Amino acid sequence: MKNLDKVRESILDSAAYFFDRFGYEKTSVDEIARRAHKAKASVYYHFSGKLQLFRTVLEQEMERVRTGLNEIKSKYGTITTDEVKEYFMTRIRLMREAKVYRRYVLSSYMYGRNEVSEIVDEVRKSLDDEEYAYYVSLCKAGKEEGIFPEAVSPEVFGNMMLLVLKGIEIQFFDTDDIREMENTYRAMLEVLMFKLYNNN
Amino acid sequence: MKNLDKVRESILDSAAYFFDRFGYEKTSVDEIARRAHKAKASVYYHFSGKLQLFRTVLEQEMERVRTGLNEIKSKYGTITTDEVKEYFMTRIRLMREAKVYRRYVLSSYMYGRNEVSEIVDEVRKSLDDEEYAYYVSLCKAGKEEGIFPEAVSPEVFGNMMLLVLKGIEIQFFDTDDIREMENTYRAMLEVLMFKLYNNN
DNA sequence: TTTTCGACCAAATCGGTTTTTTGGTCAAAA
DNA sequence: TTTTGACCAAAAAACCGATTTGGTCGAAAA
Repeated sequence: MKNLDKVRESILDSAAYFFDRFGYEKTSVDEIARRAHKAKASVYYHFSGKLQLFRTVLEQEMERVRTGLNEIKSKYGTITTDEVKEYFMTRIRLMREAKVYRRYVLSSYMYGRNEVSEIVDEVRKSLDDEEYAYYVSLCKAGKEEGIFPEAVSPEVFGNMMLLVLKGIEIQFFDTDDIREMENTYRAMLEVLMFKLYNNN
Repeated sequence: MKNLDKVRESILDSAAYFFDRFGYEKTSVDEIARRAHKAKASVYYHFSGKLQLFRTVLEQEMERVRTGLNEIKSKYGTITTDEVKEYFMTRIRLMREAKVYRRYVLSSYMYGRNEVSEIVDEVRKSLDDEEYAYYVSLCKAGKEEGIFPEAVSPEVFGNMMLLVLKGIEIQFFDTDDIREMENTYRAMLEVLMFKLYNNN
């Protein structure tokens, strides 16, 4: 790794450290710089500003989730019940680890849009798009196998899944009780995968 | 109606008016009293305090939702697809009209618990309990007819439904676009009522 | 050339103080 | 029985100087 990247990385680590603990507003660029053993102006040499720093930290978090989920998807060739189960359970865990994101999931609903919530939504969208595609193909595959009703449109189904999952996330965002969350997801899966569960 | 009740009602109307527009914190008992053409002390003669005023307004809102939903339930004898469809579509509309509640759905998640969010949760619980029972019996009925997988526990299903619906509510709480919300609910119903939809 | 940094600025935030408003009470009036 | 104005302690709002903040720049290292 080039030295430039090393510096960038250490600044980002420091930023993530503070954003995680104190949030965007209560973190100053100066303390981020100090923790990375740099002067504040150096941070501005590597990043265009505090907001870009924040965005990059979020992007890293979302990237980790996307990578983790794609690993599951590529592990199985076609969509199976086992895959979907593992997908959801992994999703819970990965989302939990995206701490800065979780701190700001609610921000777009709490205070009307601002620059921070704007960025949160934008970054989140990259994950949403990928998940949306996954649920659409899940629906299509389900219909081919007769597990899903023909009436439901894959696109509408995809949007519904995003909404439902995000809604659950919001309600669990400050709980550390992961068990209840898993139960909810399991119940959803059972209803979703009706036929497969019933044929056991 | 007794005159006493009339006064109470006009005070409650005034309180609802302000709570709806400015929320609990930004409404003063004095302005509530003025709008009801009473002195502040009169409000305290009829109600034990600002919080009880707030609670009563919320209770009225929830009562309207419960009544509306019970009308649907009693219109149909047994649980049918048509009933559930109408139940959900009515639910969207009724919830939308519970404005003060909607303003505070998020409060328990935003700021940690406080006296206001405590009351919101408490009052909401009366509706939750009734809905929970409905979804439990929906699940049982569904299992008897073979529409629902045997694997899913009615109690877990009931909790899941409450979570999912509340999650959706939260995300739509400041949108006036009712169409997208209806689409989401419709998609949910289609997946939920799989067999019935497929046998059409 | 590439990277770091001290000095600097306008704007926002902070801490402490005073002023106003607020939720709630009470004795007297209606 | 119901209403009210006067009253109080506490909370909130308004105020204001001092500090901190995000961001820039030109010079010094490397």
